[in-house]
Amino acid sequence: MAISIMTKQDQAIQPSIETNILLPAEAEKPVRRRNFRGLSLEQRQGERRAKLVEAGLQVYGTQGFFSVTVRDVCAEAKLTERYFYESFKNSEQLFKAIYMQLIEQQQQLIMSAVMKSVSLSHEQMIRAGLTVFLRGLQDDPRMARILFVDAVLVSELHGTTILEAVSRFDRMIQGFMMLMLPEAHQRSVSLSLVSTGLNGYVTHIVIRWVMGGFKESFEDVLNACQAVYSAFLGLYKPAKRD
Amino acid sequence: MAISIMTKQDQAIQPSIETNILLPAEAEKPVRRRNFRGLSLEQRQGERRAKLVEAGLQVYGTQGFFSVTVRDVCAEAKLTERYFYESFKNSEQLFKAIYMQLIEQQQQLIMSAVMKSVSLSHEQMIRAGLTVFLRGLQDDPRMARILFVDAVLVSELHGTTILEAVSRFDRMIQGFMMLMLPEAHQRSVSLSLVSTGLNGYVTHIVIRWVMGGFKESFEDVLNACQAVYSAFLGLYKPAKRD
DNA sequence: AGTTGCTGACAATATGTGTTGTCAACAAAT
DNA sequence: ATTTGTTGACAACACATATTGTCAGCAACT
Repeated sequence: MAISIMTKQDQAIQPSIETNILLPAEAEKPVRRRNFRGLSLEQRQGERRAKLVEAGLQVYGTQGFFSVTVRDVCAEAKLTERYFYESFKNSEQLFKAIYMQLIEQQQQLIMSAVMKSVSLSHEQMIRAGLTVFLRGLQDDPRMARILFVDAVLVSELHGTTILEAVSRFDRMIQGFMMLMLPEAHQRSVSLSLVSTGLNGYVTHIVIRWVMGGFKESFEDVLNACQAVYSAFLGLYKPAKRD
Repeated sequence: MAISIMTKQDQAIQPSIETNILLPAEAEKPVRRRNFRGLSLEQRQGERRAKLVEAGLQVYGTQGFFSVTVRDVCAEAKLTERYFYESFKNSEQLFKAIYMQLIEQQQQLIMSAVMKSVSLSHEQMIRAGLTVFLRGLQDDPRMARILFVDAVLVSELHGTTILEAVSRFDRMIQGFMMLMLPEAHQRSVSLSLVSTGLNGYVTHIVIRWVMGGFKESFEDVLNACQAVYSAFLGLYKPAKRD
């Protein structure tokens, strides 16, 4: 089958410089390594790997993970299948690498945007975070496809590795919420679940926005996302009343 | 490939009684139709179709759409592949049929639960709707898997047919919101987008709840879902202040 | 009782894809 | 100039699955 359930032995070939492939078998043949185009083996492999990641971002992000084959990725990267398996065990592993890279990067951007405006009002902090988030997805819609549409299912096929990253986003939101609503502890709702919900709120809007071809304006989307946070702030801030 | 993108000619064989299959070719052979077990051809086909739908609900709902083959469905239904293609053009069509049936049914349940408590407070209306919704998913977790995890991607393979049903849910929520917040019109936020977000809010929590094996209690989940609606009600109702 | 549609089990074919292997041309080192 | 690691194009193999076809036994109608 095109997509098989991965069970174990799913260890990725790390991006770091650990090329156990093509290495001399202990003390058999010394296999003299040779530079090419002034680049070492590691550098060349890293270059190829980067091309595969970029190609994967393109094809996964436009066609979706489940209609993309290894050959498709290689064609896009202008590399042959051999080099695919040099860097990745299978299609899922490449996807995972791309996913991790994207989510890391997004989370960094959001975090720093929020922290940069930490001196302003809560609403402005949120707006700052949402703005960079939405702007990023608008600039590269392929990300949305990968991060929010395909990721769920691929992680299902994968085990729970990616879901972990999803919940990292939840936890980031939870951090913001606790920052803004310190009195929420006394509330009877689980802040963890609410954060998951907030994540879903924004995510759903984003999916509709991106997949629908950006029919709604940036401001409308931003305001709609902002609204839910404002709603929570509005409800919980004057909570001393009760 | 196991999963191919469907382009056109994707007309489902309708559940209604239109068996253009095995019908006499105009005025060629009269092909005398014959009852079996006291059932007409249509009844028997309908019975088989129902078995396939139930089997699909089982295997899709537990293993997920992308790791299920036609043979799997047939094995579960105790029917041979021939009968699969008698009722469905392909795997996606069966999935679509199941999806449509489930979402229709869920929407009905929620609608009637909400309407039944229309005399009570807004919060109680919402709670009533959320309760039947969550209860239903708790009783049959297979639904959650199909409705909220696989549906997005399968609809992608499909065209926009299923996305349409998703937005029907959005519109239902929008209807409730307009019922509860008639003054929201004057607001600057798009109620349509907010409804999409609310849908995503609950959906995300549900996914985490179901896929995580119901670690959180029913009350916690219900309260977390309720919270976002309460937040909106709390923010917008006393809006006359400004 | 005989004819013939119906059923279920299974074979057979076609196709796409993952994955590994081959090899000629080329480039770097000696 | 010769040797040998490197590259890219493509063949080759294995395998799962979709999809269609065959056929013997059974059941309903005459």
